[in-house]
Amino acid sequence: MAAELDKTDFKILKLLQENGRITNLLLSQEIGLSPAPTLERVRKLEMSGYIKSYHALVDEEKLGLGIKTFIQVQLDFHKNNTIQIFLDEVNQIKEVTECHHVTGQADFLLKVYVNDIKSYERLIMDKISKISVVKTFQTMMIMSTTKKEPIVPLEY
Amino acid sequence: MAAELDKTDFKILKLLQENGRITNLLLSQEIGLSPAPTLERVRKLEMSGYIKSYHALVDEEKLGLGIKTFIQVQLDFHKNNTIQIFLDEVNQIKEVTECHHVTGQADFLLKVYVNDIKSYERLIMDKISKISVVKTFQTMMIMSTTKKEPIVPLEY
DNA sequence: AACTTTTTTAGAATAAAATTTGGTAATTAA
DNA sequence: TTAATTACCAAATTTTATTCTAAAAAAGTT
Repeated sequence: MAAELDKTDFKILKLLQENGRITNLLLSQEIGLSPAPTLERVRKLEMSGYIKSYHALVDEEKLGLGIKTFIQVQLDFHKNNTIQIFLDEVNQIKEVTECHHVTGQADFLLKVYVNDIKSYERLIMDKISKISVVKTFQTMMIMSTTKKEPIVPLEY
Repeated sequence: MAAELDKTDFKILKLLQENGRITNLLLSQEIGLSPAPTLERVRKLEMSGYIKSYHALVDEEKLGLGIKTFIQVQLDFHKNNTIQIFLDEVNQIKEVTECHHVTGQADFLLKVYVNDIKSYERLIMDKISKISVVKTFQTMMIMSTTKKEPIVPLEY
């Protein structure tokens, strides 16, 4: 397998990011190849891990997930496996959809989806603040999201 | 069009979030219906906007996007259309893949992808800090991401 | 409770797309 | 230059999506 991707591969990645359900036929026409080698390239991109997976994007608000927040978490590093303890706990909370280890005042940035304020309170009271290594946390409620590209900016 | 979704619809949403390229045949087997009504339900979910779109998820690191950050931005509200000015500028920056209007000390939280530190510096110097209404900003570099569900937590 | 209307479904037929196959041109390595 | 590898296309085959029809189920009405 060639290590490098060529322009055609980048085009494929761009198109599949934009429309994950484009047919192989259409895709082949867009990139200027016939269906067979197009499919072969897509399979290679999947096998080699450049394409990790495919997902439907749903409308969260329509589904009643009214509250979206980011939570900045600061940890208490008394124990030497503080981070692992935190991650083990956080990974079990289904409302937490993202968990990033970051630089700056906070140690972690979490993204959280809940139905309403009551659910948010329960999440904070019963789950986040119960994690032993959590020192402090600050909530950023998302009032609106004006940009959310499901697409990563690629060259070419 | 019925306003409410039933259990079968939620199952479909869950499965399509997990695998956006599942065939209609497989999907129908998973939810226990025949292909025809399954497809009809999927189309309804698409038409009514519960499903917004489909996307391939790519491996950012393999593609050379080595730097991912969140930037907290505080605005200077001297003008009365401060927010609109900010949004207009930010929407033109392709490295900014997310833009959230949030509560707390910061006004906006941005997610940014760049190739390397040099690119990051250019982004900051030439773009972010050039926006007239930006008062201050703070960077959180993402060192690692331990959880990133492309899936929204649904009931049922 | 019987009837009507509406909705949902399965199954068959058709259309479209994916996938495989075989062979050829182009590129790379020896 | 030759051999080997790779990438490609065109056509055949298989699989899947889609449409259509009619039956069943559910909901509402008299």
